[in-house]
Parts: sequence; structure tokens; C-alpha cells
Amino acid sequence: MLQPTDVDWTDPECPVARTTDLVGDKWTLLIIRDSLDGKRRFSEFEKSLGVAKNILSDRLRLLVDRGILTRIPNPRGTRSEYELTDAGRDLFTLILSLRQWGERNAFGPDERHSVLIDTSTGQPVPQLHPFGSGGKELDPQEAQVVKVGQQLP
Amino acid sequence: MLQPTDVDWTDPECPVARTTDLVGDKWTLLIIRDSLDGKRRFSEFEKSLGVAKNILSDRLRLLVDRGILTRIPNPRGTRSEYELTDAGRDLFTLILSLRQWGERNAFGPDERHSVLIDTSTGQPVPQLHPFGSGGKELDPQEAQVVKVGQQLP
DNA sequence: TTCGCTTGGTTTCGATATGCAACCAAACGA
DNA sequence: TCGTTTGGTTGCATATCGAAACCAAGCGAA
Repeated sequence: MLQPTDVDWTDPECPVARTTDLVGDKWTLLIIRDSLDGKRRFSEFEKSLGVAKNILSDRLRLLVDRGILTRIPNPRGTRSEYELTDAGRDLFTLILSLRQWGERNAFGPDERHSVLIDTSTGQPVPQLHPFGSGGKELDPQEAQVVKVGQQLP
Repeated sequence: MLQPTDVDWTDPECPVARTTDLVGDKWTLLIIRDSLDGKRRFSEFEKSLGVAKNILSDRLRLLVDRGILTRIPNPRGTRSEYELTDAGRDLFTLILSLRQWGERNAFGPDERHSVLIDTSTGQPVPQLHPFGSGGKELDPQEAQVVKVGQQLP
């Protein structure tokens, strides 16, 4: 499990809330997007994001502290690199769902946007779909949160 | 498409960035979580989230403005309700991916958390998986972002 | 019908976070 | 060797957040 120092959870029992506490910030999510895209250096993130250096510095520190990135110091001194941990790479599904929702809902029919390609085939990556336990597609109203210690009615 | 007034996009061509601009905020995401869970009233959100009223008021206004929620005024005066639009319900996959990443990465082995149940079977909702265009599971390093107007190398 | 309570906010104000710009040391590169 | 790039830190003005007070409209019970 992640071992971040001093997070006090907004809603400790809810996995959605714990995730938003850890990575639910615009710059954090975009740093993860770039990391998944292969970027590793401070300057690469800075150029890609256009974020202020102090904010980038802060977010990288938090991401390392939270076990999403590893800082790999350059043996010759400064200029370390930042690499995703397993937990960080596991955010791929989340970033993909951000991307696909945006593609479906945040662009006009005439607006172009970047696309994610499966490099083994050159084809676009297919849509994610939630499935129910029976294997059929799952709608939100067919799912229910069960709190810890609670029995189904 | 969503028609929010006056968003100026952090990175206009990137669907991930557009989505984070629209919903990439902790309280916004938790309001959507609660909406998907059936909550509709100001007081329900307030009680569930423990958020300051002015912030909740602001986020609800933004969500309505951005086409994620519809405000349904109470004909008898105040106390309107907030209902997800189609674009809002389409965030189910995103919230589910937040939940599942949190379940995998943000809890110790001995920590309990709420779980999402498929009500038609009573079983937990299965994990989301990204698939490549060939139908096999897709790893992050097998996917590549292609910017608009760019050809594959 | 009146009176107290609840709801759904808005306002105020101090604390916190953000972002721009300047600065800087180390390393790189010509 | 000397100027440039990198990877930051610091200072400061501004914007955002959040706790608390306030408030008007409904509601509920007497």
C-alpha cells in the first residue's frame, strides 16, 4: 500500500475519496498523464504543462512522497528523473477514462483532439466499459455502494 | 457537447486536460460520486461531504454551468434538486476507475472500505480493464498519444 | 396562525495555495 | 573557459478556500 506521510483523508472509508486525496488535482493528473506518455525530466513536464516551477516542484515531491513516482537521482549530481511506480502505472485506467470521457463530452463535432493509439496495431484504443458481475454492461443505477459493516437490505 | 461559459483550457487539444479542467477537482469529483449514488439535494451533499456551504454552492453552480448537472427548481420556491445529465452519468466509468485504483492502492491489507455492488447479482462490480484494439489487455507502454495533425512515425 | 426549526444558500474574513518573476548553483556544451 | 541550460528555491502579490455568521423562505407542530 501507499505510505504517504500525513494525509488526513477526506472520507477514510471511501476509495474514491482516498484517490482524489492522493491524485485529484489538475496538475497532479497531468503530470501522471505525461509520465505515462514517457516523460521523466523536470524540464519535460514544465514544457508540456506550462506550469509554474514551484508548483511542479511541489507536485513532484508529493507524488514521490505518495508512492506514485520514484525519484532517480542522477549520479553526476542534479537532474534526477522521475519514474512511475507500479501504483503509478496502475493509474493508466484512470487517465484513460479521463481521456475517453473528454473525447465523448468535451469537444465539438468539428474540433480535433489528440488520440491514443495501440502501437501494436496502429488503431485507436477501444472504449473502456464497466461490466456487471454477470458480464453485461453495467449502468450506474444498477450499482450500489455498500458501506463497511453494512449488510445489503 | 458541453457548453460551459468561459473555460480557458489548460491544454485545448488534450481530452485528458479538458476533463481535468471540467471535473478535476476534489469536491467536484465527490459531488459526482454522490450524484451517481442517488443524492440530489444540497443538504445531502453537505452532510455526506462535510464541505463548506459556500464551496458546495460554487461547485454545484459550476457543474450546472458545465452541463454535468441539471438544477430542477422546486415549484414551491427554494430547495431545488440536482440531477445528472447524460454527460454526468457518463462519468460513471471515471468514478469507477477512481474507486478501483483506490481499492487496489490506497488501503492497507487490514483496512476495510466501502464496496460497489452490482445490485442485480449482489456481487462486487468487476475490475475495469483497458483493452488493445486486438482485444488483449493493454499496457501503458503499448499505447501512444498521437497529437492532432501528426502522423505515426 | 404563529413560532421555532430546517433548508439552501450568501457574506465576511483570516488562512492557505497559486503563480509570476527573480535568483542561483551545478552541469553541460562549444 | 565561459556562456547556456537545467532544476530548482525564494519572495511577493493575488486568488482561492473554508469556518462562521447571517438570512430569507418553507415547513411542521401546537
